[in-house]
Amino acid sequence: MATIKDVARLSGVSIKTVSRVVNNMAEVSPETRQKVQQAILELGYQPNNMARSLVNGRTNTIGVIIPHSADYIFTHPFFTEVLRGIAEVLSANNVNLLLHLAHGRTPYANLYTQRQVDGLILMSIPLGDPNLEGLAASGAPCIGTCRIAENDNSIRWVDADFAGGVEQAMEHLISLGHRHIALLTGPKSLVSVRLREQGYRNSLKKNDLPLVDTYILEGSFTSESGHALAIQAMQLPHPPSALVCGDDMMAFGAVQALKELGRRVPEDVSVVGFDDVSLARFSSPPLTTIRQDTYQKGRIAAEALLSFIRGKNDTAPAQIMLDTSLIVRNSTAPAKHQ
Amino acid sequence: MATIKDVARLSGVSIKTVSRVVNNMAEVSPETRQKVQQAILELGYQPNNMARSLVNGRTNTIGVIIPHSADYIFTHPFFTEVLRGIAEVLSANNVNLLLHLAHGRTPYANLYTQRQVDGLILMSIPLGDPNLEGLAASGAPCIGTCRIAENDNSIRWVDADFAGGVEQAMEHLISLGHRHIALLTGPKSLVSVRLREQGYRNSLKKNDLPLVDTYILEGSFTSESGHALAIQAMQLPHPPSALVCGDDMMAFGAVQALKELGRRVPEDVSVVGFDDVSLARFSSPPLTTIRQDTYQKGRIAAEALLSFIRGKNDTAPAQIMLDTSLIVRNSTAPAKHQ
DNA sequence: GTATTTAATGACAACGTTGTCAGTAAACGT
DNA sequence: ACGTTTACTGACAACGTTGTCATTAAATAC
Repeated sequence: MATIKDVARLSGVSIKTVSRVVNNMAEVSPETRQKVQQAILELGYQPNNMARSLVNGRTNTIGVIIPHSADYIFTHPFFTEVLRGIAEVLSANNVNLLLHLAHGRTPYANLYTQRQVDGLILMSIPLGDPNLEGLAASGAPCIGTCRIAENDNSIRWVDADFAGGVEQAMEHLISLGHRHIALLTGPKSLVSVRLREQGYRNSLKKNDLPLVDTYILEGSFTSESGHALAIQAMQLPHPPSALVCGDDMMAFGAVQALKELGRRVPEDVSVVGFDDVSLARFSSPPLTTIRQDTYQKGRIAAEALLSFIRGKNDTAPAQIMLDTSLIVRNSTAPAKHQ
Repeated sequence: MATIKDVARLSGVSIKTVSRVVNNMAEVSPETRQKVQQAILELGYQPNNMARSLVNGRTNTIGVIIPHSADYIFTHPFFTEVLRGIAEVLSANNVNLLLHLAHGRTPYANLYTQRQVDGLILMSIPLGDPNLEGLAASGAPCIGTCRIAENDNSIRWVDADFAGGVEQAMEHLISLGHRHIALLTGPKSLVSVRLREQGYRNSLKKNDLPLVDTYILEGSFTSESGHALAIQAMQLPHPPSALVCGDDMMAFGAVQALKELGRRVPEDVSVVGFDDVSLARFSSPPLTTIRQDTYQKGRIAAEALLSFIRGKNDTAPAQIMLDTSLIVRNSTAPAKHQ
C-alpha cells in the first residue's frame, strides 16, 4: 500500500509538501500541487488514519454504548430508532460509528482511554452502572439518550418526558371513564421507568383516585413480559379496565394475552402503549400509544455531542427534554358501566 | 493521560519491558512484572490503540457496510437481526464493530485502504454497485450477507435459499388449491429478489400453471409498498387469490390493504410473508411466512470473516447457503371454489 | 542597491507503541 | 576454570503521519 513517502519520491518533493497537498493547505504552488496530485492518483494513495490519529489525537469516531445483550437491543425497535438518528447525523458529519454492546463486562470508558473514540453516546444505562465511575474519571465527552441518575446534572442527556407522557395517557383513560388502571412497567433499574411510575402516581393523586399497589406490575420491555403481566393483572381480585404499558412491545404482548383470555380490546379492556413504534398502527387493533420521537432523540444527542467535542459547547444546554404526545387509535374505548 | 514512558519511568525499567508486561510476554522476572503492574495500576495506564495499530497494522475493527439510508435500514427488522448476529460474534471476540451507512456516496473500500478496519461485512448490496471495483482492487477481506452478483464466485457470501423458500410457499398455496398467485417483489436490483422470482417461476412451471406477467409486481421492502402493490393486484381483471410477498413488512402492508378493500385474510385472500420477523406471530392474522434464520446469517458471516482474517481460511468454503422453512400460521387458507 | 517581507519548501522531531538485536549476568556443562 | 547456554533487559529503529522551525528564493519597500 502506497505511503506518503512513495508519493513524495514519485513527485520529487518532500513528504511535508505531500501532506500539505493532501490536507489542502494554502502554501503550495499550483505546479507542485498538480505534480503531487498526479502522483497520488497514479499510486492510489490514501492517507493512513491510524498514523493521523496518533499525531493529532483525534479518531473521528464516536462510540455508541448499549449495555444490554445484542439480543435484547436488536429485537427492540426503540434502540434501532435512536440508532437511526445517531447514524444519520454521524454519517452526515463523516464521523465513524463504533457500536459497543457491553453487557456489563468491559468498562466502556476504555474505548476513550485507549483512544478508539472521541466521545460516547450512552443508551439505556441502568441505575448504579458500575462503569460510570470509570467514565467520569476518564473525562470522556459523553451524552446519554436516557437519564442515568435521578437527580444528577453531571452528565448531559437528551430524553423524553416520561412522566408527562404517562400523565397524558392517564388523563385520556380517566376521561373515558376508567377508574381502575394498571401500570405494566419495565425494569425499575431504569430512570425512565421510575419516571413513568411517577407520572402514574401524579395522575391518580390529581384525580383523587386511590393508589392500588397491586396495579403496578414490574416486568421488562418485551412482548413476552407484557403478555405475562397482563394475565397477572386480569387475575387480580379486582381486575383493571385499562392497562398502561411501559412500551409498545409490552402492549402488543398484553393485547395478545387479553385476546387469549377472551377479553376484547378495547371493548372490555383498554390498552395504551409507549413509543409509537412504526408497527403500532398496523397491529390489531391499532394501538393507542404515547409517542416519543425516538429518532429525534438520536439525532439531537449526536449533534450535541459533536458540537461539544468540537468546542462549540457554550450555547448547548446540558440537558434536553423532549415532549411526548398521545396518539389515540383503537385500543382504547370508554369504560364499561360497572 | 499516562503513556508507556510514564510507567517505565515510575517503575524504573525500560519501555520495552513495560510493553512485555502489558502484552503478557514470558521473559520478564516475577519481581519486575510485579513492579510494573504496580506502576500501571498507580497511573491508570491504558495502552493507546492508535499507536498499537500503527505498528502492527491491525485495527481490531470490522466494518459493516449497509448502502442504504439509515432510515430504511433501521425501520426494517431484517437488518437489525443480521446486525444482532454480527454484533454478538464480534463482541465475543473483542473486535470492534464500525457501522458504515454509505448510501452510494463514499467508496466503502476506503475504510480498509485508510486502515480503519481489518475487513468488511457487506449487507444488501445492489447489482452493479459502483464501489465493488474499488473493493476488489483494495484487497480488503470481506464477506456478504447477500449475494452480490448472480453468478460470481469471486466474493464470499452467506445467504438464504430464496428460490427454494418461495418454492416452499408456492407448494403450500398450490396444495391449498390456489391457482392464481401473485408475487409482490422487492427491488429487482437485488439478487435475492431475482432469486425469489426464479423460485416463483420454477413452481409455476413444475405445476403446469401459466405465468401471468401482471402477477409479478415490483416494489420495495416496506409495508407502504406492500399496501400499494396489494391494491394494484386486486384491481387486476383477474385478481389473484393468494399473495406471496418479498418480505414480512410487505405482507403486513398487504394484509392491511386487503382489509381496507373488504377482503378477509385468509378466507378471501391468502398472504405469505418472508423472513419470519418476530412480529409475524403477533400480527392479525398471525402471518404464514418463509423463515430464514437472519440472525444465524449474521453470526456465520462474522465468524467466517474473522477466521479468514486470522488465516484459518483453508477449511471454510467461500459460499454458504442457508436453508429456509415455511411457517404456517393463519394468513393462508384453502382457495375458495370459483 | 540594500533591507525587509512574503511564498514555497524541506529537515527533523514527535505521537505511543512493538520488533530487532545486542548486551549483561547468572547458571550450567565439562 | 572456562566456554556455553539461558533468562532477562534495554537501546534504538520503525510504523505513517503532522507540527515546528529553518532555509531558500522571489517580491516588495525605501
